[in-house]
Amino acid sequence: MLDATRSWTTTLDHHVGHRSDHPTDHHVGHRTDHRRDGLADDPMDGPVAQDDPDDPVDDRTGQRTVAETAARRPASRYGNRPTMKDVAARAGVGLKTVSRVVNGEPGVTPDTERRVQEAIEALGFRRNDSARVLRKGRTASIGLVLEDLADPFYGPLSRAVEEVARAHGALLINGSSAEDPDREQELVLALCARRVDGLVIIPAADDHRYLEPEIAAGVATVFVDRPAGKIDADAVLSDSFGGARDGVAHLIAHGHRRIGFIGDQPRIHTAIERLRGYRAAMEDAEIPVDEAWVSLGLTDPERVRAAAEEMLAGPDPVTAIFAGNNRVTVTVVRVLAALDRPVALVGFDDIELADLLDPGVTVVAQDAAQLGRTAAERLFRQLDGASGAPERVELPTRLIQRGSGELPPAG
Amino acid sequence: MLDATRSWTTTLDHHVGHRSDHPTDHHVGHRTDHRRDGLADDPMDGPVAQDDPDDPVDDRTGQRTVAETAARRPASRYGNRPTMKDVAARAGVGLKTVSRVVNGEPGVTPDTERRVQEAIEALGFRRNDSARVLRKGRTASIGLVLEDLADPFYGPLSRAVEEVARAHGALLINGSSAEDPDREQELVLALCARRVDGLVIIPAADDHRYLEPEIAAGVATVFVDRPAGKIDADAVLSDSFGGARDGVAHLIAHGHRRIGFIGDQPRIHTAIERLRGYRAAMEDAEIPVDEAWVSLGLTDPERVRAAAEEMLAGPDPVTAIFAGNNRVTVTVVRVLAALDRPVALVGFDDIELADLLDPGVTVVAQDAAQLGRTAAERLFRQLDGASGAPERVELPTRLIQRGSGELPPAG
DNA sequence: CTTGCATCTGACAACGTTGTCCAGGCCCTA
DNA sequence: TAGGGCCTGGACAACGTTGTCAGATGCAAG
Repeated sequence: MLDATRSWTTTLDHHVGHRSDHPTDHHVGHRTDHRRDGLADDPMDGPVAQDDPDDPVDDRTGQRTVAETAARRPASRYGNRPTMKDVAARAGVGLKTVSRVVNGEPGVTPDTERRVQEAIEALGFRRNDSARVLRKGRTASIGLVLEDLADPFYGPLSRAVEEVARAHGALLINGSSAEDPDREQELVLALCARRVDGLVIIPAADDHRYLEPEIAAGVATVFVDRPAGKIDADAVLSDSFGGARDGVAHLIAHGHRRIGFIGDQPRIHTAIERLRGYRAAMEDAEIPVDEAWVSLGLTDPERVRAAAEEMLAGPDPVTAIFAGNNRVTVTVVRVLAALDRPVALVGFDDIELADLLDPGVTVVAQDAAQLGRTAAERLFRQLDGASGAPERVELPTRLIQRGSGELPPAG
Repeated sequence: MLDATRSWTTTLDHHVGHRSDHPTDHHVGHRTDHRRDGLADDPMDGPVAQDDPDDPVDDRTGQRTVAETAARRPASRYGNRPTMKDVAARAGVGLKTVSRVVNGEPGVTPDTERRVQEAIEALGFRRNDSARVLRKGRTASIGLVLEDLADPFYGPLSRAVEEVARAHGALLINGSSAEDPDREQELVLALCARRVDGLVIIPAADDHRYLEPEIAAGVATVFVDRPAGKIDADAVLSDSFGGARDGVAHLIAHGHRRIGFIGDQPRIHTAIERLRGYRAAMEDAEIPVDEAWVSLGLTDPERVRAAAEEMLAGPDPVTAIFAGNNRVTVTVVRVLAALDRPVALVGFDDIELADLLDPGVTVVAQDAAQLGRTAAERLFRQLDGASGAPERVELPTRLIQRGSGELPPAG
């Protein structure tokens, strides 16, 4: 009757322990008010910094109120899920045996395994991965920081990263920087505190030295779409320079000489590169660039509209426009649609329904999904121990002719 | 020197002299065979564990000498980040004092605080939130399970959820179910294992009883876009029925009687609701529905194109089409563009550039961002302790006339 | 020069999991 | 029948953090 002895001791142990206040096993989901002490808004003072000045508990006095005493056994208040210990007690086996069953490790009799499984089922046990992480050191999750998930360019990119992560058994945590360097840093560091195994970053900032300690500590890091600033790190980029040069050359080939360029803020690497491509194409064709044709800045519709209208007005208007990204392209399409004369347009980034417009929008397409996939794969290669100097990978772009880029100059 | 006071009963019970042996143990991560049950992935061991073979420090003795502490200092050792213990040692203070400084708790002399801050800086310490979570019980992260992040409808929704989460100091983990019920469940349970505080789910499955133990254990849950199946849970929906009815009524008002409906798979709640709206509008106008006009199924371009072409062919073709969601709309637009006669179209969901097509696409718009925001707010209200019976919130839709819905019947 | 009282500080035990290692039981061989 | 090797099961100590509580320290009042 060793079995009896065993379950006896464990049961005893169990009752002496902290959970003695549960006479019945099945506490059904009646949801009590789980208002814990200060936290209401912010349990882990994560991204939002704060000092709770209204902390209701003041234990300097040393006196113990009823409320305090109740709060003292947090384990029985909120979300106290059954643990392996509970499962073990119910199944009448040891803790480690439960662990073995849960993880499918060998060395458990079918009979024992069945008993454990039953207990798991009955209690609704689910392994706490936080604890597992703490023990194992890897979280099996990666972070993705991008500009704005709502942007049609980043959706597919994020999805591609997710698929690769999934193939490696990892989850994806993502955050939007809203193109704000401070917010980017805040997000990245919050992710590091969660101990993500790796980071895929579409940077908004241009100084990433804040990442150095993290990288030194082993956080794999890959930058996408734009390179890192002031540190050396892997980067997966589209060939912005080449793509823009080709796009502009395409316009030139169709007879244009006065070509406008509307791009993103000069702080952003791709904006610079694309402008550089524009200038290169113009120079190749020996066309001097009138600086009135060039406009960098925010990509909100108002600014872009103003910029476009300005270069389309006057005695010597541009006859073609190169749009620096998808948001710019959309706005320029609208402006041109309201115009009484045809103006050629080539946009960077493909946009949905571009083929159904009249004329169809000619674009320099980059493959967002491929960008994400490549970056994620590099990340996991880093995690698999591949070391070596950081590299910069550049993916080619593709010119898709749909009509708007093939219009001849007006007149 | 070694803490004999510990639960000596248990120590006595078992190995008596067990603590003094194995002065060193360089254990390499020897991996035994994994006979795991299905589960496809191996959550934690996915990214390979790198075992630093050159680990110079072994402090199994439990006592920390000055020399050891010094030897530990090179924080550059891979995957072995400094802990509060290290910081404490370097600053010459106690562990708890470091914790206090890190968390901005009161009761630390400015001088002490400075010393600790310096040590933190020097070592590149960053608090390990995994451990914190384990201790505190809340992860300050929420999960979002949706169909496909690359879908332009879900991007803004996800972003909206993220913003609300951020306002509450939480991070967002999201996963794509790819419209696969099994994958949805797998994802949801993985998120529960990470102990997310709450879940926002756009369900693919129609049976969510698997969530019952989780909800009972206190995981806040809100369904969006589609209600939960077979359990009672909060849901935030668009008024699919009303929206579709209005859209179809709009077509009827413009003289159409033979109106086609192309929707998503009948498994999906919104597809059913929208079809119901279609039928209601037809019935209100006393128009009998020819079942050849109705097509439910996958929303990939091929299927939709075939369905559209079929109802547009024959002697008595439809003169108008109601498209059940954004993907369907896009495909139908393409089909109609290739047609030689005008056919009216109203689509559910707004699509970008819809206004620039010719004719503009009339749509029944739902506000994806508002949907996400509302859901996330409900979630955090749950987390803040608001209890009460689950509710279903329905957001109104908005008919946007752009031309395609106002075309009269051909002939 | 005590006493009292605040203030600061640090030892210690959780939190839930997994790696290590030993103790039995079993089967097999000699 | 004894002795050796598997196989199964369980006790224990981490992992890095925070809550508790008691010990130090300083300073004012008696």
